[in-house]
Amino acid sequence: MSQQRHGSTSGNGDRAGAVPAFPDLPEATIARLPEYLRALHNLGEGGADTISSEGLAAAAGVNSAKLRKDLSHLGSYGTRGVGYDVALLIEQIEYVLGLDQRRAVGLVGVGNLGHALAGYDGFASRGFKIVALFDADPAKVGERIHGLVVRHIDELPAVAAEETLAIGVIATPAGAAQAVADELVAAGVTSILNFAPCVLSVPANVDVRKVDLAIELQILSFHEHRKASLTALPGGRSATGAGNQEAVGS
Amino acid sequence: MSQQRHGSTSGNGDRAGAVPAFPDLPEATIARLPEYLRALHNLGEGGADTISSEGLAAAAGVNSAKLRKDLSHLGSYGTRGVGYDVALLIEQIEYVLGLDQRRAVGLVGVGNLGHALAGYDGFASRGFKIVALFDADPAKVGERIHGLVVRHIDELPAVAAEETLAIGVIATPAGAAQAVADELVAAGVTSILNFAPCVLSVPANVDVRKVDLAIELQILSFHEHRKASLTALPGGRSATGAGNQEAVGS
DNA sequence: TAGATTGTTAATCGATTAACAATC
DNA sequence: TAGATTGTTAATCGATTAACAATC
Repeated sequence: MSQQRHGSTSGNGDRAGAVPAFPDLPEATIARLPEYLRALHNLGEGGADTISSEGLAAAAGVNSAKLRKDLSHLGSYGTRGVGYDVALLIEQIEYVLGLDQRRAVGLVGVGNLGHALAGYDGFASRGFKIVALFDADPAKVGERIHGLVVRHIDELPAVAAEETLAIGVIATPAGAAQAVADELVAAGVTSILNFAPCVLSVPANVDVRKVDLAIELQILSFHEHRKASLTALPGGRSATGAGNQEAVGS
Repeated sequence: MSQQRHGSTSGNGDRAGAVPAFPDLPEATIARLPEYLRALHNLGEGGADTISSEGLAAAAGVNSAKLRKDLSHLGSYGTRGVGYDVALLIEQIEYVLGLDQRRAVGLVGVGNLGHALAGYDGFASRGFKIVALFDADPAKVGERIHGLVVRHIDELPAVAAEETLAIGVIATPAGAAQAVADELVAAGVTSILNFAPCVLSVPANVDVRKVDLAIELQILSFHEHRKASLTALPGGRSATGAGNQEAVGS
């Protein structure tokens, strides 16, 4: 185990003058950084040069203590009595998230959902570029979607060889997802975003995130059910329960 | 504060014989129940009558201790030495999630993503029915999508009056999302699934869940960046880091 | 200097996990 | 009964939060 961090209390900056050692961030913090980044971009476009933790926290929908704690993990980029420099903080967060380099995305499955994802503006505008579309259905291969020609899934190794895919997105039916994941892994992809409603099994060095739209609805359904059962109770409380806004992926 | 729960150690079943008091589940548990449910349906279709915590946990991608802990919050539906009755457990989880009643969903914004969501099979197959589509664009109003006619957003109150909407889905651009949320709330909707990349402000009794596709990619990007920086380090560790599969919304 | 706001501390809270007594 | 597996306990871990000293 090289690179053991010794008891330096300052977050990073060990190797004086060099690029700081890559910070080891809590998972919950990582999941919130993109939200801060979005808020900062909005504030920047609104003309703000500087923002307090209170102001940024409000824009990102968290409390200011949490925001300061999160940012403290990145190092110290604020000025006491003043706040954070918007441009500098954007730069820092983008660096940590690895957004200073454009990341190539391969999307597998151009059915209903995959088709929409292929054309989703939010990807391109935030540093990602879908560079290849794949499908197993011969009827779909060759089709042109949002400027890209759909290729057969068997061509994945060839495509991956010429263009390094940073992220693979799986938008196939559940039954096909594991096989696709295996092929992505074989092609060297180490990050997967899975929209298929199933658990994927992958090697330990591969990161998988899952988005399951029906699960989100079911979680909301639980809260609906709970709220209904509370108001139906004899002497039931009025709806004062914590209606919280939960970001997915925290 | 009526309905204060006194120190009864058994999870529920206070009011003997009656419907059990609605269980107060940890948020992390709630987010996993739909995953267990999906795994149970798969197992049931595979012919299993009974499943051990070890088996169900594997199918759901969690460890068995967590699974048993989660299920213990629902009450005691397993049999020691045997396992869980698949059908009974499905019934219990569906009851808790409120899936024994079909929930009507209203979808606002039938652009690229909204269009795909309107046709998403996974909703109907898991107890949800999209009953109305809305858009602000007059060019889209009247269009027929997957069997539903798109109505103008101004008709939302009228539609909500005749058909109780349990959940509102926002698939508009970020700039329109807050106004749509306000209208949903005014129409009596208390659960919102937000696909727009922005923070919504809603009353305390309204639950909001957010799905931000770009944020998921950015989280993966962080891990890509981290993995790259580790292997680039002098004497860098090989990729043994925890490549974990994180469910969104936990 | 006085006022403002960060970065850090320490307390608290909730979630995870391993171990095992209860019990089928 | 012996073997299997649940439900619960208690220890541990990570995340949240309020408060405040540091400092611009």
